This record gives sequence, structure tokens and C-alpha cells, in this order.
Amino acid sequence: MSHFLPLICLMGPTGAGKTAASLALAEEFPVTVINADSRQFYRDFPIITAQPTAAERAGCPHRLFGCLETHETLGAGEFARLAGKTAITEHAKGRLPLLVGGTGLYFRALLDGIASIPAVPEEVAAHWRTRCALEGAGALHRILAEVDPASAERLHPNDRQRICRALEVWDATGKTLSWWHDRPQDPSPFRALRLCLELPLIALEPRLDRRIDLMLQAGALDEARAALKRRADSLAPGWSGIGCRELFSHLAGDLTFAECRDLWLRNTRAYAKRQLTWFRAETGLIRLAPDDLGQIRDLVRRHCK
RNA sequence: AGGGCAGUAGCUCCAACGGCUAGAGCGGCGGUCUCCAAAACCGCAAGUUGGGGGUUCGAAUCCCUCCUGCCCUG
Repeated sequence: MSHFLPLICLMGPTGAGKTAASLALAEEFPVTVINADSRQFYRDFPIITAQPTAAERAGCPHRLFGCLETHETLGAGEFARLAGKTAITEHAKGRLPLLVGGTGLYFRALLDGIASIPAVPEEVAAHWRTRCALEGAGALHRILAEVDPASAERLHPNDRQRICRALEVWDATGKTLSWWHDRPQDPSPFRALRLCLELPLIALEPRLDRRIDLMLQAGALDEARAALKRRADSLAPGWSGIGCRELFSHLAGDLTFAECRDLWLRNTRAYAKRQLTWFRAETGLIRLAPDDLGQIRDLVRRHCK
């Protein structure tokens, strides 16, 4: 048991107070905060993606924030490798790795493992995406049914994103996606404490509303303007973040400011709901109220023994 | 005050001629998820068609009336 590295995971829907809780933990434990939020990787959007501020980072080391360009993406497998490596490095330095974020799939990939499928060349992925746009998801689903029946059955005929994924993996590796999924996985080197901050949507809503104002006060609009100057491509992955895309539309003249703010809030709320659905189904989580810091400290203390 | 236009799901709107169970997008609610995940996808609920009357076998649709909103004229 002792050769497993202790690791603390702090997850929960957007706006639940994960950052605040992580700072509270930093006061008592030698933690290094490691980002586990797909959006907080983007360098151009520190405010809109609610990355910890310089002042907030002063309390302890922070890793993996703001290290991606707007046109780049970070897949779950890549994240798991990166975050795992970072956690091990930090542990070797005598620090307690604390993963904080709201991307459920990232946590799952790191903690439960993910099939180690080699990276698919962009040309291959683009090829299937193009075919999907031209021929439709249904046609590709039928192709998939031929080459990888197990995956085809698992996937809905409209689920173009995953159908393309299955086809590109087969195309690029010569093995089907289900073949990769069936391979045994390396055991996790971590002994993880999974904490989930949860708040009912009704309680979350006013916080999300207020947070948008805070982001605007902090200069969200200028941030979007600057990012736009650097990369005016609405299809770039970084721009797909909530808040980013609404501000993009506003700056492009497609939305008034009021419409933009309104949509931003609605989309944030819908996202928080999806996260709640994800975490609800996840097993092995310890669910906590965000203000229950005493309880959180207690659990971490016990976990580190 | 007179004339014109409109009123259909929470919102924005579609429904030749009067004719299947009044539809869609968004939102709402529930769910899925092994790598674009703040993504993508699935399911469900929801309407006294502004109110009332009339014509008709049958009205969101035609007629009358009232209510409400917008526009034009004064």
C-alpha cells in the first residue's frame, strides 16, 4: 500500500468553489495544485476560464495552468500522462499533489486509466471529419459496423464525434477501437482521495451569475479582444470555451452585449448541470459541501497518514 | 378617434386549399460518455392556438365581438 503515491483530487461543477478550497488546503498541507480542467490550460483565457490568479497562486506551487495555445487541444490520454508525471515529480519533491478541476473525463483517465492508443495523425482525423461532413454520420456508422461492430453497436448513429474517433483509430493504427479498449491497463501508481464539491443547481445559479460580473470586472472583454487579435478563428479549440465563444460573437457583432452575457450565463448553467450528471454517476467519490472545509482538511489529513 | 398588422410551448417561430395525434429550434427536466469533454450525443415533458360567440361533418385557419401589443393617419 505504501508504494502508492498519495494524491488528492478535488472535483465538482464550475463555480462550486474548488479554487477556494484548494487554497485553504495549501495553508495546512505542502500541496502542489495541478490543473485538471480542460479549459484552464488555455493561455489566452485566464480570466474567462477562472484560472487561479497570481495572488491565489502565491500560496503554493501551481502546475499545468495556461500552457496551451488557442489552436491546440489536450486529449484525455495526454492529460493523464502529463498530470501523472507532474504528480510524481511533485511527490518526489516532498509535495502533496492536489488535482483540481471540473473535467470528469480527465480524472477518470488519470485514476482509472485509459487505453493507450497512439496519437492519430491530424491528416487521418481530418479525413474522417471531412467524410462525415460530406456523407453524414449515418454512412460512417455503417462503415464502422463493418470494421468494428462492437464499437458501432455502442455508439449512436448520430454521434459523429465518437464515430469519427473509432474510424480514425482503426485507420491510423490498424486495430479497432474496441481492440484497444479490451487490452489490459497498467495499474495506477496513485492512492487517490476523490473529493467532489457539490451544490444543487439552484444554489449554484446565483454564484455563476455573480461570477460572470466578476470576470467582466476583471477584464474578460479585453482578454477576449486580445485573444481575437492573436487568433481570429472561431473554430479554434480554445474559443469553444463557455464565455469565450459568446464574447467572440459579441466582438464579431453577432450579439449585443446583453445577449452575450445572457447566453454566457445560460450555457454556464447548462454545463454545470452536465457536470453534476457526470459526478452523480461516478462511484467512489466523497461528496462534500463547498464550505465544509473542516471536513475536507480532516479527510486529507487522514489520507496522508 | 379612425385605419392597418399581429397574438400559437417559458422564448423565437413554422403549419398550400378549413381535414391525420398542432410541429421545429432554443430553454427546461433526465441520461450517456475510455481521449475535440466548457465537447459530442440520446430520451422526456410541455400548447384551452389571447377570451367569448358563430358558420361547418370538421376551425390555429372563415365571420362577429371583446382584450392586448405594434405601426400609420389625425
